[in-house]
Amino acid sequence: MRVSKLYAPTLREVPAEAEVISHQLMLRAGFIRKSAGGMYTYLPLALRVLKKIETIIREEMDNSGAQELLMPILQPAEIWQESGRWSVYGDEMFRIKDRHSREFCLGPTHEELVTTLVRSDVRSYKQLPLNVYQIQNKFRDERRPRFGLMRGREFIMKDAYSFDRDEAGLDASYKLMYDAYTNIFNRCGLTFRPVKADSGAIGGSGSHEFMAIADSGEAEIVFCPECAYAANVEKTELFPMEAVIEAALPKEEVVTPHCKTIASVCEFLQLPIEKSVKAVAYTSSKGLILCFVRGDHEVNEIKVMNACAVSEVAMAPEELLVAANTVGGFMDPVGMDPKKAIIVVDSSVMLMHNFCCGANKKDVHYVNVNPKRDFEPTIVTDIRLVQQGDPCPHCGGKLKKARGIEVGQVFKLFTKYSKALKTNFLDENGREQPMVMGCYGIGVSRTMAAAIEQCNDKDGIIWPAAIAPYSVLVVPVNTKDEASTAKAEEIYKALGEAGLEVIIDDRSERAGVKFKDADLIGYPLRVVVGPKTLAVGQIEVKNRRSGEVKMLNLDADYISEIQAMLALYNRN
RNA sequence: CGGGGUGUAGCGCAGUUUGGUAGCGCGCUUGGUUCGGGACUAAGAGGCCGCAGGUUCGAAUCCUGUCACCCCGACCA
Repeated sequence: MRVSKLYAPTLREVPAEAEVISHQLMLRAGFIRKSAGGMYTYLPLALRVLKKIETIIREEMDNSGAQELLMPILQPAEIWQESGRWSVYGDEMFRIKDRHSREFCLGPTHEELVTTLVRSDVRSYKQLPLNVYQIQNKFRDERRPRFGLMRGREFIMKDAYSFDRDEAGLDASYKLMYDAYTNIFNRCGLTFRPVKADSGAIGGSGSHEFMAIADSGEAEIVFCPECAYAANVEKTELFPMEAVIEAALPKEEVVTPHCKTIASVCEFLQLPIEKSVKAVAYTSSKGLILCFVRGDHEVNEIKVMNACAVSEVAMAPEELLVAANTVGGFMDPVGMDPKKAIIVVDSSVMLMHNFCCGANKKDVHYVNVNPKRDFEPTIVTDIRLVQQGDPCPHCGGKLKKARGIEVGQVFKLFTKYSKALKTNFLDENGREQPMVMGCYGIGVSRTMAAAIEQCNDKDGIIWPAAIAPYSVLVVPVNTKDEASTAKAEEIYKALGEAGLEVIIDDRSERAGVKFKDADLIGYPLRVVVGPKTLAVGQIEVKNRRSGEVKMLNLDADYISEIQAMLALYNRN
C-alpha cells in the first residue's frame, strides 16, 4: 500500500466531540468518522484492524469446534413475542415496519433467531452438542451512546450459541468458549481479566466477563492479588464478617437536629461510622424496597434486584416513603411495617450490636439497636458493594479494585430460551428434553477501541503487532533525492515479497510530517531510508513501542532482521 | 429519561453581553524557496452562522419553538 493513495485523513487537532483517548486517536489517525450518534464509518485502516481481530476470533472459534454461519440482521417480531422479549426489550431495540405493516427489529442479539433455527433442524441427541457463531453488526438504541466505538448504537459483535443435551454438556461448551476467549484476547495483545459477572437481563445464571483493564472502563472489578479470584463488583461474593460479641444495651430515641448525612449523625452521637446503619429506598414492580447496610457501606443494586427477584429498581420518590409512614434520611428497620415494604438487610448488619439508625421521624435516631431483638427483616442477604481492601472470599487476601472495558462475556443460559421457544430434542430413551444453551459474545469493534485505550502514548497509537493495520512502514525521507527514494521502493517491494504487511509513505511531504503520522497511526516498525544513512549502506528501523532504533546494513540480510524485530515487538 | 453544556469554513475556535459588510489559526489549491520530527512566502478557494418561526429599516447576535451533538447519573459487547 502507498500512503499517497491511502484514505486515512489525519487530523492535527482533536475534534471536540471526542472525550476518551481511543476515540480521539481513531479520529485523528484517520480510522473512523461519525455518521450519527453512536454510528461510525470504519475507514480502511480501521477495517484492516477489525479484520485481523476477526481472523483471530475465527481461528480460535473454529479450533474450539464452533461453526460460523450468518443470520439476518432484520428479525421478525413474532419470535420475540414468542420468547416474551418483544415487550421486555423496550426502547433499546430498533423497530421497523415493512410495507405491509409487519413488525421487525434490527437484531440487538440473536438468541431468538438461532433458537428457532435450531429447533426446526435439530431433533436428536445425536446432533448435539452444537455451537454456532457469527460476526455481524448489532443494533442497540442505547440510552447514551458514548466514548466512540466503546458504546455505539451499531457495533460489530461476534456472537456464539451452544446447544447441549444436559448441564454437563453445557459446562464443557462453556469451558471451551472460556478458553477460546482467553486465547483470543491474549493473541490480540490485550491486558485483561476474566471476572465473575452478573447474568443481567439476558437471563440464566453463570457468567464471566472478559475485562480489558483500563481506567476509562465503565465497569468496576475487584481482584485478589493472592489468588486467581476476580469479579465484577456487582457480583462479588463477600467474605463473612466476624461476629463481635457485645452485650445488648437498651434501645433509646435521640434527637439529632440538622444531621443530614450518616457522617454527621455519627459525629453528633460520637459514634464510629461502623456503629451506624443507613437505609436506601428503592421503588420496584413489587413496591417499596428498603435496604439497610452499615453506614460506611454502599448498596449493590444488582444484588438487591436479585434478592427481591425484580428486574429493575429506581430510587424511591419521597411520596412513596410518606405513604409507607417513614421519612427520607430517617428510615429505620424497627418501626417499619413489613406489609408496606420489602425490608432487605445486609448480612453484616445482622452481626452488629448497639448501632444507631433512623427512627422514622424527622431529626430522630435510635441508638443501641440490635437485630432480632428490635426488628425482623423480610430478607437477609449480601447486598453491599464490595470495597477495596475487603477480604477475598476465597483466600482472605486483600481485594484490589480496577476498572475494565467489557470486551467479551460468556453466559450459561440453561433452558431459558429453549423452553420459551420449545426447542427440544429426543434423548436415547425417546424422551423429549429442552436443549441446554449457552451464549458467548465479543465486542469486535470495542476490542479495537480497548486495544487503543491500553496501547498509546502522547504521540499516538501503539498497535499490538497482531492487530496492527500494517506491520512495517517504509519512509523515503526525501522524495527529491532519487537514489534513496528508489532504494526505499526496492526495500518496500522486498519486504512485501517476504510476506510482511508493508506500506510506504511515498508522499512528497517533509520528513517531520511523515514521522508524526507514523507515530499517530502506530505502525509497529518504521524503516527510514535517507541519503545520509544510505551513504554508509544502512537503513534505520525504529520500534514504535520501545522507541529503540537499529541501524541495519543493506548488504546483510536486513529482511530477516526486520522479521526478528517484529517477532520481538510485543515482548518489550 | 432526568441534570448540565455546545451548535459559526474540513478541524480547532473568536464574534453574541451592547443588532449594522462573517473573522482568526490549522488544513486545502497554485507559484517560488526549503527538505531527517507537523517549514517559509505570495496569491487563492471554501460559510443559508444547526433548522423553523417571530421582533426590527436591518438578526450569527434579541424572543419562541425545534433538532443534533457532547458530558454527568440508572443498562450493556
